[in-house]
Amino acid sequence: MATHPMHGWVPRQVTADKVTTAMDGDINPFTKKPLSATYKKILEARKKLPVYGYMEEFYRIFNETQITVMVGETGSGKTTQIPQFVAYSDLPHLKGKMIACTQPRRVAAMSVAKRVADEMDVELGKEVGYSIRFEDMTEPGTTFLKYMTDGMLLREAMNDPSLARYSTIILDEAHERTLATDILMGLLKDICKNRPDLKVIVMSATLDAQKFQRYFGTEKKLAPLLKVPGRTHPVEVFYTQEPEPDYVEAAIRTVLYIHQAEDPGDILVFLTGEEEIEDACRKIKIEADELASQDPHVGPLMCVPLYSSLPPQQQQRIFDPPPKPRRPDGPPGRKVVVSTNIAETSLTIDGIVYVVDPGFSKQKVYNPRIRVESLLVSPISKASAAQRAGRAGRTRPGKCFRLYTEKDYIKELEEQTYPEILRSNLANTVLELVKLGIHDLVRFDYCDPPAPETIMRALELLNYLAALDDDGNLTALGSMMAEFPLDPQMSKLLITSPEFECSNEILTIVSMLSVPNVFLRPPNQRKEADAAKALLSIPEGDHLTLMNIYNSYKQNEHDKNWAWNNYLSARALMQADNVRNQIQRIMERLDIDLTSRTVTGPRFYDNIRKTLVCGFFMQVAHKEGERNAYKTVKDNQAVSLHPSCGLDTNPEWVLFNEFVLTSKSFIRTVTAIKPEWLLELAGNYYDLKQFPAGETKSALQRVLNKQLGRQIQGNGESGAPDARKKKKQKTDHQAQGGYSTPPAVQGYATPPAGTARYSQHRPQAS
DNA sequence: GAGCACTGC
Repeated sequence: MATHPMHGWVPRQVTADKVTTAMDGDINPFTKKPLSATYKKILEARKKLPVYGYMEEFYRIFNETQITVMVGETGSGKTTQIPQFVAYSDLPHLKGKMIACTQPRRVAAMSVAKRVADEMDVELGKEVGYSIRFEDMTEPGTTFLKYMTDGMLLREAMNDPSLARYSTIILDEAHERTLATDILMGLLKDICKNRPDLKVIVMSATLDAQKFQRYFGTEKKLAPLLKVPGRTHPVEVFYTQEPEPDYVEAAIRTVLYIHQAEDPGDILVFLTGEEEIEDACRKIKIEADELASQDPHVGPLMCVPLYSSLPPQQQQRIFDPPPKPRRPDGPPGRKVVVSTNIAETSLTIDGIVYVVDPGFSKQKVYNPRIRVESLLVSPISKASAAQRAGRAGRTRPGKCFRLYTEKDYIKELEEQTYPEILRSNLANTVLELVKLGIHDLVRFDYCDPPAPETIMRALELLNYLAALDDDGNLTALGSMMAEFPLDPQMSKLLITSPEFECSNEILTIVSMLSVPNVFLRPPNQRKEADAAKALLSIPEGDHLTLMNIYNSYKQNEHDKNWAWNNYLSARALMQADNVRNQIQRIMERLDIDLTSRTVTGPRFYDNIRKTLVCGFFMQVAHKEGERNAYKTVKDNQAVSLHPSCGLDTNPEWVLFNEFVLTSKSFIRTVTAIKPEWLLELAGNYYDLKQFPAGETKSALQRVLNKQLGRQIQGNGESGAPDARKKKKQKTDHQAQGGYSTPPAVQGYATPPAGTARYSQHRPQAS
């Protein structure tokens, strides 16, 4: 019998020599099966990757240190090769541990896992697998190299806080600074202190590695860095002489210039959103056709839009070949892709030689003062500009036209895009962290600490939802809420819903709220689309309409065209079904009853609407003034019902799912509610003693007075008893958490102290 | 009376 290729190897003391020999052998050291011809062919290609030449340096650093930072430009091969290098060092197949490599996106986790399984000559899902939401392609006990989304690893950490099943964790694309990667960095830094056997590699594409080196290093010493060059073609960058007042117009002009004056090669234009892109495509097409008809030296041009809400079939058009010349000897055709940021990271288009970069993108911003996330067209960062330019050099040398001056580039653009953690509502993240056992959220070791006010807002919300007690400890309810991959308001609804006998319905609504907009509205069929929507609408509220749509969809599942005929997105409805199944499984695991009332009609809807109040009592608006003028409760923001809203009247009180800031402040997905429910089900938030003066308070006061008046009339007493007093008993959801640490918000303002600030959600006996 | 940049659990 031949000697095992890894005979005598000591984990983490292997050398590049030994590994290379093993790779060149005839036996797969991990499966002991003979290596195939395909393996050997792929191996030759692997050896040409830049990272392959750095194997020795990699092992020198990796064997000696716990946390390594690695920079590898596009095309270096780091994502596929480094995890394999680690496998030869960790020998995870012998120790029963795994190597994890995280990715910000699902498709990347899937496709890289497939590639690496081929490279290692194993079947995908066996030794090499992947794990993403809705799909676990791994085999316990067999899989030792697992590609996964960063969010998935964070979820795992909640049940296994030391991530004991892993010997090495690789955070890939760390420069993207997703929320999950940022939290994982903080956790891993901490876990490493107690787990000297765990190794961490932080991989990034930009040269901002120093930040990670400092973060993971000690006061005296930076974490070690391995730097590997990329393999791309040079891209020549041009700037405008003067700032461009209208970047869309300038982008169109630049495309037409390239088309007339530059060599063949496709063009990629970055714009900010759907409307802008469709508009630009139309204009480019008209002008290019005119040019071609006037000038015989100008070839045909096709213009393709690209953004995420485009149906997949139309997205595929970006891969179509450019148009053929009009005559056999005529000028060649050219393809123009006008895209959002999706083409910056998520999608790669081959054949792009020219990039037009106006320097803007839509970015999420969070304003903790008014608790609103919104999208804002903002200047991109230098890192983002470099990424865009790089898209021109994937197949051959290219050119990038930046529609701003070089001076503005140097002076005005930030180095890096703001990490997501600084631009998000953190309610969900804070609940996850508390569940992970992190109690001092302000002092958690973030790579970039969020504003204390953002954390405070999150704690406040979680406290009002009774997920955290007044000392910031996780309650039993909060612990359950953290099990759901949902916003805390939504998990609260699910857990509360059996008390109102409508958990099946709430489960549907929550699922529909968790997927992209289901309503289609083609520009030339708006009336038809609106009419179709009206037929499915329920006048009491958009939440109920969503439920009705899902139910109709399921009833008509046999009819493939049902969604299309009703101007609904079949893709979104399928996603909702998928999410619903996942959430239902979690509810079953947590023993949350799945119930429905047998009676239907308005009374039934009342229960659903009441349940909605239990989660969304902080997202309520009151009509003030005529027609469509509302003010949000407590914050007193002036808002209007979004035109997509299906309510047939303007009710005095509404609950909303979303605050959108576009041309105006709108509230979207709205359901009518009764003020009595607010007082009854969310008494602590609607404690009028704590309420800011204003019309909302007066209106609530009138309701309260009326209730009290009725009570006085009813029992003939003179003293006015507090109508809400009898509701002070805590429900079983509000059990105490098991922690006894100091308040999480030490040193920062906490929400106004009252008695226990729980929302009370016992339905009134009727 | 108008919009979903992009991800992720």
